[in-house]
Amino acid sequence: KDKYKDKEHKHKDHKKDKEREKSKHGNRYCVGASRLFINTCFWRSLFSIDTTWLITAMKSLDGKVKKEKENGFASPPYVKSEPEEDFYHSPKHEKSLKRERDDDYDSEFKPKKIKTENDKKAKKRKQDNEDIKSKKTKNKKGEVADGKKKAKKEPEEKWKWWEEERYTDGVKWRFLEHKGPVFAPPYEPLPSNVKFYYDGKHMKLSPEAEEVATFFAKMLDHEYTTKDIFRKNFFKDWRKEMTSEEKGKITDLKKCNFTEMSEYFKAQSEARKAMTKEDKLKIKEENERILQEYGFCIMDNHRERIANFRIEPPGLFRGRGDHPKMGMLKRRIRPQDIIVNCSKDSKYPEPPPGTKWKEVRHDNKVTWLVSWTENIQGSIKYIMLNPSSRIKGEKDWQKYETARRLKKCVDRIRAQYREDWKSKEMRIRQRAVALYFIDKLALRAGNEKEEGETADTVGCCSLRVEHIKLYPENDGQEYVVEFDFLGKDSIRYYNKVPVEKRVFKNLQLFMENKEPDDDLFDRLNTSILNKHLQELMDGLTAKVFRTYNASITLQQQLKELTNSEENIPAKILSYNRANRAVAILCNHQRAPPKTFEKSMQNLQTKIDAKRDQLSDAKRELKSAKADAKVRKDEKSKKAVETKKKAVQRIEEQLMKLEVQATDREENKQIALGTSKLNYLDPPGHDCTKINGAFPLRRSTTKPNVRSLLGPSTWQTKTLNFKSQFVVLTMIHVFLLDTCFFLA
DNA sequence: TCGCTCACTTAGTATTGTGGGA
DNA sequence: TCCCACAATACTAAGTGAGCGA
Repeated sequence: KDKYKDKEHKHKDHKKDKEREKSKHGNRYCVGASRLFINTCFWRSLFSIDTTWLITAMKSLDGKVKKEKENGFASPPYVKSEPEEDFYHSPKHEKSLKRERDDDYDSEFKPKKIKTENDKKAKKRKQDNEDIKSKKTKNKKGEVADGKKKAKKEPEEKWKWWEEERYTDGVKWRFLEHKGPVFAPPYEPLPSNVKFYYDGKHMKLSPEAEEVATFFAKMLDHEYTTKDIFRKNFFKDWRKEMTSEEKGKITDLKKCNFTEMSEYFKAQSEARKAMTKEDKLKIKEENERILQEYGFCIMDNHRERIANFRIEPPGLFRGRGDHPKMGMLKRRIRPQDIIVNCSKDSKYPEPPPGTKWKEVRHDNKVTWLVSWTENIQGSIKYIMLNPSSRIKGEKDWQKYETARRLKKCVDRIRAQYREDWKSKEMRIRQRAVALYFIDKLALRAGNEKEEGETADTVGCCSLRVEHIKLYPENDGQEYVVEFDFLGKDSIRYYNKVPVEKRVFKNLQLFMENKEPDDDLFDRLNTSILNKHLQELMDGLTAKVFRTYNASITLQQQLKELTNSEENIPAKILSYNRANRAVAILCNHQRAPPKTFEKSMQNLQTKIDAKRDQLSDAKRELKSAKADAKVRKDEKSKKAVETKKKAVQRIEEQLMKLEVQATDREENKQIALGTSKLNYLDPPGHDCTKINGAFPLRRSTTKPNVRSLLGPSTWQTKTLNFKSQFVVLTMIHVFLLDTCFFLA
């Protein structure tokens, strides 16, 4: 992508005319389309999906890409144009995914020749490594810019790790070298004119106490600081940082005045925004330098991007939902807290002068480069590689392979759990009903959680009696179960679903003689469930159902919503709709954007203005018609035609704006990103880019929509729109509103 | 079997970058 | 040229599940 951007800049430098701008947009379109093509092929291979239409369309667009390349404006080199059928080099059997490489793992971790690799590949690896090392040496000599320029001029070939064999026996790498983490900048005391007041009087704080106070001041406008738990936890931890004198004086948070601090940070933020272009550029260059130095590692002869090379800065913990620990002080991480993981024979990262690492480890059975233990929950945090890396890509691939295997035996598993609903044993019935929910509703497994340590959220196995309601009859449907609970990230899951009679009866049984806060599935946990799933299929866990159902929902929706006769935008629209169905299935929600109300208001103003314009245009048309009737000449006839066209144009513009408003309103609470990234998009995460190229987003997030599209993949009902783009949208909006009204 | 740790994936929010319309 | 909206990216919290030892 960087290379692509680079070309884009060059392009702008040399050809600024409109013609070229047009070609740029065309190319963006093609790049997105090309990626869509790749993913489409993957889907075809994954679930035998019928996407011939898409492939044909993308093929034509790929041709366009090639033409654009001649203009010196090519798509990124990693966009492959592979044969459709087996583009993904997907092995025929799962076994072949695993490399049969000799496991002669040497304790020295030297990047030496790997036996099972063919000589060509091995040579290439060796060459790569030498290249990287020589580049590094150059960098040290201060020739960074040259190196970069060279890299830009000669686009490197994308490493096709998926064509290589994989490690076995849990070995993740043989050689790993990196520069360690980037620490948060040290605290800079506030200028003397920025004061803190306690009980109306100015008070100079010690640097330690002042730093923690600034964390609170920075969040003053946030809802968090109004929450009792947040304030209580913050105050408790803040007092720990105070001197005994400060502790004696500051006893009530309500009497603390952080306003000047808060104003100071706001002013700083404004100043940053108002910086000159030159200053902004300087900062950008410095960030780029840090990225080049710390943002990459060498893993098995390849330079790989690190995802999060910066250590989390100190601050106040922002737990989600009603988190009992929100507001607690997240302390500053120092080098002595850091465990570094790298090869024995690599150049170890240097700790900052005068400090030491906690430990330097050489564990090649894990993927992390750096780890530390955070102080809020005592959990371990990691620095790992970017999703584009080989190590993450392979894992992602494996995930879809497992989902593909599930497809082959899902019918048998479903038949089995249906049979188990009748079991004499309560534990088996509970297991079967839970699995039914996981499969039908894509619920998460629901591990047990330590009470009081985190927000009270649940998944399937940890559902409590209070989380469901049973209706023998509801809205004309039989055996309805109403779910209402907080899931991951305290996102509310609300759904009313008709279930099979046996499930309903079983649920009644499970709830008998129980209190609302008792476990619904008291004889089940995730460990028991996963053990059972493991017996049904190797590698099967509750999580796989979510991947599988999300994936197959996309497939079904694509199939049902698309029409080979339609134009590309309409097809892309269908693609986005299919994605929305998945987001709804997986309950991916978001908080409405902060600027939502304002942007809706702006849009409404535009609509109002357009309406006024329309009535003016209609009035003018009427008078032109009257004029033409009297004059009966060509000129006045022409005038009528012109006015007619103007009315038509304004009407179209108005409709577009109205559709946009509805669209935005519906998109208020839905989050499409997660499903595209983690469930729908095989290695490469390219689908998200398509959305970028085609910002055609229709959304459906209201509870009624869930029932419209259907919560289950294998029971999903879909809307079959066949008209053109605008009409499609209008019908869609109308139907949704009607359903919402009826609901 | 259970409790626990560790390693990883999945998730929503915040921030930054970018393109298009006024 | 500026501003707005939205996409992309960064950040980090919150899940899942394997594996280990008592």
